[in-house]
Amino acid sequence: MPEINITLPDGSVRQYPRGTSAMQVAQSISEGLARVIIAAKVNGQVVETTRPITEDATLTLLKWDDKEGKSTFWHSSAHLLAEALESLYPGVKFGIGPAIENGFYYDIDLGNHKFSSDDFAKLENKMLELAKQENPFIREEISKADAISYFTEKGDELKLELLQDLKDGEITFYKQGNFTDLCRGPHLPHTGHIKAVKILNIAGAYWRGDEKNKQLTRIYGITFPKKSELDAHMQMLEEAKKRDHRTLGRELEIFAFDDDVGPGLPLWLPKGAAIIEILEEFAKKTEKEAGYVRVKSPHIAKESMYIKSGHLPYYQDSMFPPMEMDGTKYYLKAMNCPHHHKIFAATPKSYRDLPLRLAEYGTVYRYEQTGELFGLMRVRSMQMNDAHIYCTKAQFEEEFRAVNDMYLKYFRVFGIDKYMMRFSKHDPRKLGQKYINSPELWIETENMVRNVLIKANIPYVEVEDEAAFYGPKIDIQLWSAIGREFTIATNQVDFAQAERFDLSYINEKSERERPLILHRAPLGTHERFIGFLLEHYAGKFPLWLNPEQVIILPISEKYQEYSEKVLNVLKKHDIRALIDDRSEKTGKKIRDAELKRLPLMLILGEKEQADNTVTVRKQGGEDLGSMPIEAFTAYVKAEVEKQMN
RNA sequence: GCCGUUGUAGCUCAGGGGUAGAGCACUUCCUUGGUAAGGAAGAGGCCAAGGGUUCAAAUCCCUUCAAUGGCUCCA
Repeated sequence: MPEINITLPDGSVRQYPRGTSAMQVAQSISEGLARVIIAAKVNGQVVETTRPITEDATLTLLKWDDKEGKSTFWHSSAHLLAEALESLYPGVKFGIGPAIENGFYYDIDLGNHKFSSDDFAKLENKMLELAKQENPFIREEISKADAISYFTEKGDELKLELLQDLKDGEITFYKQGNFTDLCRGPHLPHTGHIKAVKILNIAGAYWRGDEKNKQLTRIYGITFPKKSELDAHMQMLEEAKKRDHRTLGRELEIFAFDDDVGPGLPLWLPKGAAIIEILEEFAKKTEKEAGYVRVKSPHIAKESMYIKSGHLPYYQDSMFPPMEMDGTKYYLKAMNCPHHHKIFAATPKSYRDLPLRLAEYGTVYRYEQTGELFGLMRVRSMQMNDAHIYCTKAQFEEEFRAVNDMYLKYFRVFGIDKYMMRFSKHDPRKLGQKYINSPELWIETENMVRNVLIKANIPYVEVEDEAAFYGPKIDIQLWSAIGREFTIATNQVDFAQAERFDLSYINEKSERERPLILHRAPLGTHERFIGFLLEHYAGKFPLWLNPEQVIILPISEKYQEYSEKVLNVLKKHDIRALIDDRSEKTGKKIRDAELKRLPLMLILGEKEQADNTVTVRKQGGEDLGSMPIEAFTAYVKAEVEKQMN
């Protein structure tokens, strides 16, 4: 029998008969290995362990710990879920059932059956029962005609619809126990690997993601090869909930919502407002250094401006309905751009005025759909770190890069190391509908943006059909510590509105010329950014940003007077401090200060009073010992300075 | 907007057809205590709102509002 060479990840090469499977290779190494492998990567392609290998190949045996291993495990679990559902609810129809980042789901049409969270346990038990049977996943290549007749007989029109898009010759079925599914695989060797099952939740989901289609029932679940791993995962979810910005925002008294104020309209409590002011001060300083000038604009504008800007036909549904006065409609502003364009137009401009960078922490209102509201992440009123840069084509690249540099500075200050720039482009098929109909300008500006990104060596991904209607944009994706993804900031090119507002400047040859416009908001909105920071820092705002930097903890009421003296010194140095003067023990006061995530605690008693010193405890327990008050204020200032640069 | 779930004290939650409960927080008193919870007492709720069923509704049903998990959307 002809032999093939199998190269393993450590570089070793072994000979096997042609048609050997990954499982057989694993068995030849050790039985223990064979028991835990989930799938195999053959020449870069993930396949099931039973697939015969017919040519020389590099082979990686995938276990639970491998990303692809988990994905295979969960995809197979989706099939197990389907098998359990079919056994409990005969006649149920199946859409798609993929693995996701944490678990899997299956979209199903239950027909007349009812399924609710009360049935989760029943479903979990059924899945475990089927898993125990250790049914192998069997792959079968099938002709399109046979596949169609199988699902026609079964009456599953969802699968039939999926089949329409598949080519004859590349269709496979996977079968385990009594369940057969259309699937390209790969799958586990058998269902017995699945030892722990949790149905997480149930949701409606439009068939193929289109809201015009029928809504199916989506069942989310997660499975593990060990019960202990499931327990650990559930515990992790609990921990994540404690880091949720909504939980922290309430605990730390940062923001609140109120039914009478309205959904999506956050109230900033004193500490939240303090954070906002610190952020603004920081942003304003940074922008001033970068040559921005500040402007102010009203919160409403006449309908005519939004018709001129072109926003109305595209975004009317996302704006609050107009108010009418003296026969004229006024809208709450949903974006600052048109106002800034009007500010540009208010005085004549020469090329000597460019680049002109107009900045404003503008408040805007957007009528987000009720179901889209989410804590501080999706709200209806927001304050945006907005600015518009008007420049010549020749200046564009430099300006765009300067904006990117500002982003990178912010990331450093806030300790953000996981980010991705998403370069959003137009979709040529939607010109004139979703996008301004200027095909050449789209290509030209998209190339300019790409060039900057490449030259600056910034990691990015390109996505189609995500641009703003007036030009391409870059969105900055961040991930909070609990893994939630945020689109925080945006950086957009605008080649359309200068035309619409008839904005121009006089160039060196005394000719009128249109400026290019850059929209940018590195810190996004206060709402979303502070929501992100809450999760990012787990509520532990760093010293420079914390609304309460220092708490003074007198050991007893006897040291109240000395505490006030220290407080006054701190205040003179613009250090944000307060005294915990309750008649509680020091241990209690420290505990409460820790729960409030205060960065520095000053413990003051007899010794400190006598020596005119303070004893410093850092958040988390680190003891900095005693020092004179002046040494402490110098320490705070140095820390703040260090953190902000 | 759509599908599912949930609304009980400031927070976290228990209870459940016969006019409300715990812990924490809060107030007062005692205590004056040196690095993550000292003690006692007190105050707090039309059980989201509206309607219905019932002798009786916080509890069952309907509607609305809000939150929440998703879907769709996100200038």
